[in-house]
Amino acid sequence: MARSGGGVEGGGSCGGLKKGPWTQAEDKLLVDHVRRHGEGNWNAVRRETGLQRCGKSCRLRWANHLRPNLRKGPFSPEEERQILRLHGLIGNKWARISSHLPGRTDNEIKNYWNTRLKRRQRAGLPLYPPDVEREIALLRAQNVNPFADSDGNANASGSLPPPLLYDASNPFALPPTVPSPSGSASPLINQNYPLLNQMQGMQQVFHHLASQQSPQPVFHPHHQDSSGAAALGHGGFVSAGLPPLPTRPQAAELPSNQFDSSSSGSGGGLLESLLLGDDHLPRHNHPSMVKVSSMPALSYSYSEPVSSRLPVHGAGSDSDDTSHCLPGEDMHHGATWNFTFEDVKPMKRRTPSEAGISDMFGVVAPGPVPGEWFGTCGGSTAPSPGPSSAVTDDEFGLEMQQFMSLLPLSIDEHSWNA
DNA sequence: AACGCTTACAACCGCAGAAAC
DNA sequence: CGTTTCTGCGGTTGTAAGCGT
Repeated sequence: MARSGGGVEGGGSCGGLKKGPWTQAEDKLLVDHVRRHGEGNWNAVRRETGLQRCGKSCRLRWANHLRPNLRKGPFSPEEERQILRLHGLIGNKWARISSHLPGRTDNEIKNYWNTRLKRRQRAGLPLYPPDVEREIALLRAQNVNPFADSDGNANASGSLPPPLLYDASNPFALPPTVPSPSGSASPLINQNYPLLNQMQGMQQVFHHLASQQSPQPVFHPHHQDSSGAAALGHGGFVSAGLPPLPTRPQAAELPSNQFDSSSSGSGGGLLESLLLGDDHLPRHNHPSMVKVSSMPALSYSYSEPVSSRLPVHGAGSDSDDTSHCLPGEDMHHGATWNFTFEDVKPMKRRTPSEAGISDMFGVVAPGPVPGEWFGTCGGSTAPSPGPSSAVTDDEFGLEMQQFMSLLPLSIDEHSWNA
């Protein structure tokens, strides 16, 4: 794990600073700094604490390991499903995906995906289980690329998406007119809340399915000619006449490991903007798990907020080398947590290491959940992600998930996990 | 027990965009 | 308005643990 022996070395943007695994003493310095000054200004950490780490490294360490609200342990089946679905929709947008999984980091999800991808590729298995493929296909089948011209070609000019307006007071608000996605006329879309449009379209698909009682088409994105729309169109119930999902100019590239390159055109358009949409918001408003998407009950010992301001702790209250830090206040939620440190070397693997870090915050780690692709526990054992501070896409996702659970299983799905 | 392979994970790197100056 | 700094993201790599032989 020690990429450079844990020693000081030059080169790179962190030249002259220490690299490699973090020690708990370093962690303590960093946590203390964040407690005092909040997140951000990472380059100041070294100046103010003497920690021989570059700001980048500090940010990463905090984000991935030290901050409260982190959720460690195996992914639950529901989390796996969410990862697959989101990846199918937006590709390797790990930060975006992680924002939909409270307490999970982009790095964690990325590692999960890469490992899983390797395994499945080696086994010659498809990347997505059929039901997720179907979800993706359905969503894509309802996709409309606002950048495409009448021929469905990506419109290079004026390729900037319209700004997504978000009314925080009414996140579910719809504009006055939301035409039927399956209408004969060119379907307009609710650009503010694209997922709602997807959901509406999916409901219509579902109603159609229920009335047809027809076998379910199976979406195989790895086949040359099976874009979601095409595959479903072959099934005869959706997206007839839909243009191929066009390529979003410049940003259209889907990760090479998402779909076969032959279906690369399916990456652009509305669905991507769906989950990329909040890029139009300032970065600071992103639902970073600490800053916005709070779940204080999940992660660390929580007390009622004392103040909404950044905590300023008493002088010298915790600046010594004792292994126990005074309680700190969550600068983002006003909650408090407890830090405990042990002056030991960093441990190698997750179990002891993460346990140690979790102990710093009094974390109650969720129980391990089995799961290669949702497992078989029916989802009921999935630990709750905890309350969300705001209505987010997570809730859309949940609704979508619940809706998709109504869809009948395809034939090969029954044996998917066999 | 030794070895090799796979998996899981931490951490680094380069790049790009935003913010500050 | 150009430059610098900061921040965040995605890709990649290195290493220890796990596991089978």
